Amino acid sequence: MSGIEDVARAAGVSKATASRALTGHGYVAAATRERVTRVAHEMGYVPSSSAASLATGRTRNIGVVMPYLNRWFFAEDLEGIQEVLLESGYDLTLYDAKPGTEGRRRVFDDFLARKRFDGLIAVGLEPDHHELERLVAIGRPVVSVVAMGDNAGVVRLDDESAARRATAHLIELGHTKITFLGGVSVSSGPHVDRARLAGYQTTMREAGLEGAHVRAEVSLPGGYAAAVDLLGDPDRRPTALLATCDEVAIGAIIAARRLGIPVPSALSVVGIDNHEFAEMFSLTTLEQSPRSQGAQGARMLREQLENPEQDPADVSIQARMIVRNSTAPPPGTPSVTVGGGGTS
Amino acid sequence: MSGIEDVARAAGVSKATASRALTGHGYVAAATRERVTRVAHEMGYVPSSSAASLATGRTRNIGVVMPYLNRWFFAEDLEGIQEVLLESGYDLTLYDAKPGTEGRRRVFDDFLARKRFDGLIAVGLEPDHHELERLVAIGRPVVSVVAMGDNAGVVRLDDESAARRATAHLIELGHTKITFLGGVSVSSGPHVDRARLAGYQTTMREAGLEGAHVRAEVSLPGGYAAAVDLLGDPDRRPTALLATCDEVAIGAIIAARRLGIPVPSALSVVGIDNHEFAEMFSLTTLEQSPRSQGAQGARMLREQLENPEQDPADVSIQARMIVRNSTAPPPGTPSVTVGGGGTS
DNA sequence: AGCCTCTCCGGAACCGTTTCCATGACACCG
DNA sequence: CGGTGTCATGGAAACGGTTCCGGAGAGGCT
Repeated sequence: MSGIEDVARAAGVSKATASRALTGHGYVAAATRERVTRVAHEMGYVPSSSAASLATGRTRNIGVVMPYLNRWFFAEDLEGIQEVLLESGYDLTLYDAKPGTEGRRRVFDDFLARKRFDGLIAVGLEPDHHELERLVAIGRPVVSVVAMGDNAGVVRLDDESAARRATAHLIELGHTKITFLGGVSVSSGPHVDRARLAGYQTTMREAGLEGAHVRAEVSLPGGYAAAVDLLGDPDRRPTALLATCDEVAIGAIIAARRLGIPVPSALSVVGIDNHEFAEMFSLTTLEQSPRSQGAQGARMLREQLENPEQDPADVSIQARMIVRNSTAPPPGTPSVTVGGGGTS
Repeated sequence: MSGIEDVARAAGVSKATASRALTGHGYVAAATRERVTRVAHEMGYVPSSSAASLATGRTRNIGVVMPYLNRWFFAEDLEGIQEVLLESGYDLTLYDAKPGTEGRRRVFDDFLARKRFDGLIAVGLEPDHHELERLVAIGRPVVSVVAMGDNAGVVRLDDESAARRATAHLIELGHTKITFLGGVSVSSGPHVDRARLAGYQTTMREAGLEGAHVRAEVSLPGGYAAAVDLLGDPDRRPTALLATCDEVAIGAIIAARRLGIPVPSALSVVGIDNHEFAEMFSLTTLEQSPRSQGAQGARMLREQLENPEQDPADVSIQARMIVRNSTAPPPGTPSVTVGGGGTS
């Protein structure tokens, strides 16, 4: 209710000084600053953010666009972002942009155009040409986490390298029949899955092995369904699975148990993510921390808002491999047991 | 860049008529309205929302406060909310308020006080006295989804009744050793778990049975850990488990499989939620749809914003029971097999 | 002493809308 | 034909801050 004018009057100063005292910009005598802030606090004064935005052109709000909210990766990412924004005093407004929906179109064409934010964080967005155009038309800094492959600042996992290392791990154990589970193809579908599939394929090729690829919806039930299908057929059944992410990998482990196939003695499984369930299933995996990626992205954006001249470098993250007990040499391998638990 | 004044000039009208034409309030000749909107569109005019908010006092933005983002229930809820807000043209700003954190304090004391929204949706918030005070001090409509037990509009599952029905289902099958998994106690911890535990306990008491309660962290790994503990001890092992939610129930099923205890022949498990994994584990459960609860809450708030006088009634939802294949008569029961699959 | 610089402060313009109020045109009715 | 009501429009005052600019006082320096 009470505006800055009331505060000014109560403190016996002008609106101008009151504003300076409260924002901390410009010269104000220490004594009057103290008095003004005290009075403001006593009156329970809260500045109107719309008025401040109108005057300054800044909103102290940042937008986050993501295609999913209910997947582990995105939820974690969002929490990471939220955390650093909270401590910086920024509000967070969320835009849901599920691929192929009318809602997504509206987000790009209507909502984002309103520019109710100082900057934008795009998580795993994969915008098409039109969408990218809208994004730059906004004229606000954009930081992208995970994928976008273009001009904006990016922080993401090196997906291809992660997949290569996971594949190499299985090959070193002696596996030759290794199937990749998830994604669509190297040329379509989300970039993440494409990169991982590509990493797998080149590593297999380099080792002189033939790769096999089974599509799966990228979710735990999706991995389960695909694995039931694959493992149920003795002809196609491999000795090892590389999954595009831990959710799919865990679905596969559950399917294997269901079918009475012991993991890891008869089937090795490795994932990518280090999902919160990974430990519970003793899943060997390559760790990435979406939470800290999100936080990193938010910090980059904050940085960019504070000194707008410099353009920041991309950050590429190398995954750490965590060997648990879902991988072992293929059945029929002599002696040499390979470690359970532990980290490398 | 271009303000409404530019549009007005280009269309040959005054700022006032331009505003009326664009907002649709007040009298404007059809011809000029058409001309103004066309010109505005050609110029790519986008109104400044801070200016509009300042003038009208409305933000076309609603706030959502929740304690977790990365749990199935909350993520689904958020998507439901997002969906209806999107179609109503409202922005959504998200406030993360994890219990017991400094961040939560700041959300209540600083962020919410800025009133950058027309209304608030609180999901599973369980505010303490101070927090509740802040909430009403905002002076904006608040709709609460799940739990708050007070003056604000509420839509939620009847948790106690759901737990009673789940317990009754197990008793009807012939179980007598039934353990409740999850939550803290009837008098502390989240209200949801307390209500469910209470429903379980009274139903057991009415049937003349002795209840048992094992604490578990409310998550899939939490359920797993607690169940490994409980089921590993033959003396304490019950013939049936009622879990406070599906995540815990599924954790328990996984634990049982791990320990070689067949479900449902040696152990029945029932949950509450109908989580996205429930079908995959053939889990008997009581369905609730957080997504539609969220949507419902958002619609209630929208309603309340449009005609502020009426205070809306609470909505209490009865859970639908879905019988799958995780429940059966206890071991040693004669004949009479009870159905797998199907819905009632 | 005179001048310059540094602080401190108030008046007023400005940010970009919406909306109140006054004015006019026009039609309709008695 | 004058009055009354409805429709259309423009001028100007909000909304609540921030910031430019100019004035005044206090030292510091030459």
